[in-house]
Amino acid sequence: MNEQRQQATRQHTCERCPLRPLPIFREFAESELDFVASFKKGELTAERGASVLIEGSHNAHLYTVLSGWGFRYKMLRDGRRQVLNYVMPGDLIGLQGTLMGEMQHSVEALSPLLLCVFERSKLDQLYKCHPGLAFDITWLAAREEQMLDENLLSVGRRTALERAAFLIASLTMRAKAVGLNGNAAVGLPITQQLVADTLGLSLVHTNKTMRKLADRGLIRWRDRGCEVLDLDRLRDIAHSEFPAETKRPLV
Amino acid sequence: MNEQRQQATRQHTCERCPLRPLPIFREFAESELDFVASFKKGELTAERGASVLIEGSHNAHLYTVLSGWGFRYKMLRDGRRQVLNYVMPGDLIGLQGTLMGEMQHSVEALSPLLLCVFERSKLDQLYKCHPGLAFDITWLAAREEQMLDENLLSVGRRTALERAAFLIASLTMRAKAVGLNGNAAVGLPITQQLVADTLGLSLVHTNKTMRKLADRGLIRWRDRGCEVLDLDRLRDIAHSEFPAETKRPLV
DNA sequence: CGTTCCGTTGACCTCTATCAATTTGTGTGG
DNA sequence: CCACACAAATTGATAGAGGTCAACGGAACG
Repeated sequence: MNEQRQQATRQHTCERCPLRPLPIFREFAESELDFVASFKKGELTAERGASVLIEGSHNAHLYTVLSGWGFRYKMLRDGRRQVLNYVMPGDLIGLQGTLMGEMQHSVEALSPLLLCVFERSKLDQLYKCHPGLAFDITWLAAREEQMLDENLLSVGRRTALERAAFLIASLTMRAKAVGLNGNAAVGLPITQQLVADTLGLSLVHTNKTMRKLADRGLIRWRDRGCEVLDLDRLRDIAHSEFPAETKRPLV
Repeated sequence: MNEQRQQATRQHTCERCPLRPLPIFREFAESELDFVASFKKGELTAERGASVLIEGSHNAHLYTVLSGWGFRYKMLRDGRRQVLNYVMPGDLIGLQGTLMGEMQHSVEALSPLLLCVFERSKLDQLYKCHPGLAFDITWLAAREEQMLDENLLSVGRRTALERAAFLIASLTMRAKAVGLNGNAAVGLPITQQLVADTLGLSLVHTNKTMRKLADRGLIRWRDRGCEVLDLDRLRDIAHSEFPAETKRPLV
């Protein structure tokens, strides 16, 4: 909630981007790298619980997550909240606000979050001079849409247990793809309240559902987070496709 | 379901696009119009019930809806279906499949549907030579994402009655913006089964919910569709923002 | 060492799903 | 123009999933 808990710094140069070397991201041309370096305006840090973007505001910046976790959500006036998706390293956020003016959703940090900040005013130049990068941005938007489709299917048509398993499994796989938590058992920095608001369930029922998964030895709650013990069986319960993550762009 | 019921034709030139003159769409530069005319490969017709795009297939074309209604959906293996969004004139479809290969959702016609077909192979050229159009495509993708966010909020956190009112109201407003049904009472070419699969409810409960709206004189079912009688009160029940539709691109 | 956050549980109740007909509207062939 | 066939809307009865309320316990924090 506190925007104050954000800090601007400038530490990572694009040439030494800690993310780009990961095998999941596509190669960059020299000229693209140069441009992105100039496109990057600085960095922003947000601690756990801090708001990065706020529904209704007019923040025109564009960000790429360098490290950490966050989530995107919308709220109704009476306080009901729906988590739309989670953000993790390599994800682009703020595109809607950048293109269409007012933000229609908020983003909050789930862990200390490090963001690259891009200059909106240079976006036109990006589209003019670097069609490959422009294509990448569209690609990332389409990927976000795909994840939302899947979440909507989940909330609309899967049972509580399926939804829960699907959420945990897909977050885990996304996290692994960008090297979060290394090889250790993946721990998701989420609370059951957050899961409830993601799955469209009440907190109590979410707890009972997660308990079932825990009783079967698939997950465990500890250290303010969820530890995944048996990804394969979670995927079975979700009985979903989970296509392999393909090479993707990183702006 | 029948792909056979699709026909390729070529009747509308981009210069005389029936959609572009509408006030909701942004102006086009001469050069952009020329390019789009060459980008357009032909037209495709689909009758009510015909599949335009199929989940799991590799159709790499991109389409813009010229006239008619359709819907985008996903299915689980056991038959459960979730409608993700509706498509109407001016909407771009097939972007996910074009960019990422395999389609992750299907699109079916709700009424006779007329589509402009674009050539995937020229998309690179579009990004290279017409950054304004590239930007437009990204813009449309972001808009789709925004609508999905709203639908997810609805299915996850709104009550059945709110969801129903929200759906009918937002479809009506979108239809009006692109001049569907002219000034006449707007009629939505949807069935209650479709509404059920959109709202994440059962058919029976959807019927009872719609009945409440009908009893209050807000809608009426007739002619295989839903007639909207009192848009304002529907919006009240949905108690949602409904920002005015701004000028938007049309590719 | 109290406070706060978060996970956990049991009791109870409501909303929504399911089942099973029935009715109404539309399209078709006679 | 009528009868039949089928799609879609309705409705009542019953069951089950999930919501709400209220407490409690453990762990992190100041």
